[in-house]
Amino acid sequence: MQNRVRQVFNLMILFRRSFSSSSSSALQPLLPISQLCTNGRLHEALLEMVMLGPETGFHGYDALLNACLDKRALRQGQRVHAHMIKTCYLPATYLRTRLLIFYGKCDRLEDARKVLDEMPEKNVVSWTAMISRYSQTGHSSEALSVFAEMMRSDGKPNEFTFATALTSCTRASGLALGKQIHGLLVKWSYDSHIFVGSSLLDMYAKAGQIVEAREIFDCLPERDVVSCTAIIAGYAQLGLDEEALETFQRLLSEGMTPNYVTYASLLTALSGLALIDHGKQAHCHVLRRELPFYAVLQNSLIDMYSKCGNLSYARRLFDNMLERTSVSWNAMLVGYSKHGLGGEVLELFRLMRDEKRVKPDAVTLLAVLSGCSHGRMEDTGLSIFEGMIAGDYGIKPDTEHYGCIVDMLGRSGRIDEAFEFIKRMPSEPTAGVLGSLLGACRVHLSVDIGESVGRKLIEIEPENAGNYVILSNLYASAGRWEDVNNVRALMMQKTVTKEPGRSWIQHEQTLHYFHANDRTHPRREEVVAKMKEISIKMKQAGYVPDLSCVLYDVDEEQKEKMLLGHSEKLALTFGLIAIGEGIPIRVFKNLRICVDCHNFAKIFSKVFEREVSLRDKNRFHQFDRGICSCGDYW
DNA sequence: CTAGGGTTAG
Repeated sequence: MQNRVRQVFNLMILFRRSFSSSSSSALQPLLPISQLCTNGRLHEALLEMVMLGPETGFHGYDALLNACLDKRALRQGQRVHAHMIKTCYLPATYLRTRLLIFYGKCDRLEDARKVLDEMPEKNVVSWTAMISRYSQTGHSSEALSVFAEMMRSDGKPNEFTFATALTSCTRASGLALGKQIHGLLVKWSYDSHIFVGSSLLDMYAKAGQIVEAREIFDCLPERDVVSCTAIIAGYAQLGLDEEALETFQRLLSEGMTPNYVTYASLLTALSGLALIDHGKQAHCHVLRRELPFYAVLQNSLIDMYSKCGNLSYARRLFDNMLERTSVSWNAMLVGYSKHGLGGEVLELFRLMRDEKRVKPDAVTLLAVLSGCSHGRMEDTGLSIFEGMIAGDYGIKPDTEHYGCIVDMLGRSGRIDEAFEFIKRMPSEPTAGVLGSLLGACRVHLSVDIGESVGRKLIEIEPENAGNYVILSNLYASAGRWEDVNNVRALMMQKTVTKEPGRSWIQHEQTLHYFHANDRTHPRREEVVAKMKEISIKMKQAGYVPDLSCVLYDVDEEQKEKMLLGHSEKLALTFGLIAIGEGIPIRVFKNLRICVDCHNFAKIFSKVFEREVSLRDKNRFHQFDRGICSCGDYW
């Protein structure tokens, strides 16, 4: 209705103008364009422009472009642009830059680019605006090519340019170029600028060079929430959870106020460490400070609760969300998958597809397939995979989906099929895929296929110690000690390190870490004594040490001793000492649990009538009365 | 006029 009135009003003005313009007196607008624009009367302002013709001038065009930009009014802006051309108004760099920014913000990147290309003189702002628009719309390589063009044509970047160019490097995985830019930064002393420094350290962190990132962080003359969050996120994404937590605490002690991005990254670290109490505390802070409850933050809360074993909290958060993104669904699906609840995974996946608000993405399908895998639903998994190939989900399987199927078939003991499946892959199998098959061969004692897979794997990934360990493990299980020694010798030659296995358990607000044959824990003697006592009771209840889990060629007594030294057994024993009766013992491990420890935990739960929850690298195991929720299937 | 950090994956 209001528009109607305005249109009529415009017509009235038009009439008055056409009559008055026939007189000789100069055209006098009722209000100048700039004032009409600031009052939100864009249509009238455009009308003035038409009437004034070439007299619109710098201030008129400036105001008009500003107003069009505010309203993202593409049509109107295009009319202003056309008018400039028609009246042969050759705007200065400033106005052309405004035009460029206008097109950029309206997502008309080709038009923005054209404006830039046609500029007789470009300045830092025009270059930077173009680069940042490309960068923000996900066209990082275009952003970088404009940056390169700028450098070639002697344009001198400023802190704005560097900040945005570096983010483009991060997103386009252009670390090499980023390092060159780093050189320029140092030369022109921009490297201590906080915005530039943040994107610089973020770039190194995302490329996995966390030491470099930390150095830049430490050298910043000032720190703020964003630069701290960048380094926290960097640690969290690399799984360096303690460092992330430490930096967060430092942020607090330096009097900074975390925002929702900071909390999202912190929660990633907390879910890695399974620190549910800290996670709840963070959740409380978020609620008490009434921080905006963005999806990003809720997604990380869902992830934290589910990875800490509290699926019902995760689901409640999920259900209460107003706007769920694909990440929300994925986080929830992964939660069910890690708990082996294949049925829940499929049910939620069905809901997701019915709701049609967000589309499944590659991660969704990965979560669903791994859900089938952990839930012992191989045939369902296979048929979903076939559906992907047929185009049922809008997602074509990539290497990771193939890998997931190989993992699934391998886990269920269908080693030959898994081996055949690898041959069906459109691209060469990655080390990850071969690695999961090798692991399956170890579990199901398929020495022949395992040997060929293992040899191949060592060829393409000689630096990964895990490959040698599993292969020699496989040889060990077949009693082929000579091969074991050869592989171990090979491993030594390549001087590779393997991620040491460790387990931890929370007690009175602190984490107690154990590694194999631990001698560092303050209560180690108590633990060792208790372990002796436990192992006797366990054996009476039917625990037989699975000596094939020992890699080394030593005598049986020695092997048994080594088995009892496994970190998860130590953590479990400590739990029995420290955790009050009737409370479930919750242990976490950074690697996969071994067969012997799994069996140990089952019998442990029966003998001591204690529920045990163990989260390993892959999934949760809930032990109760001698049975594990994974059904001995992991 | 132009700028930095974000959740899910095996």
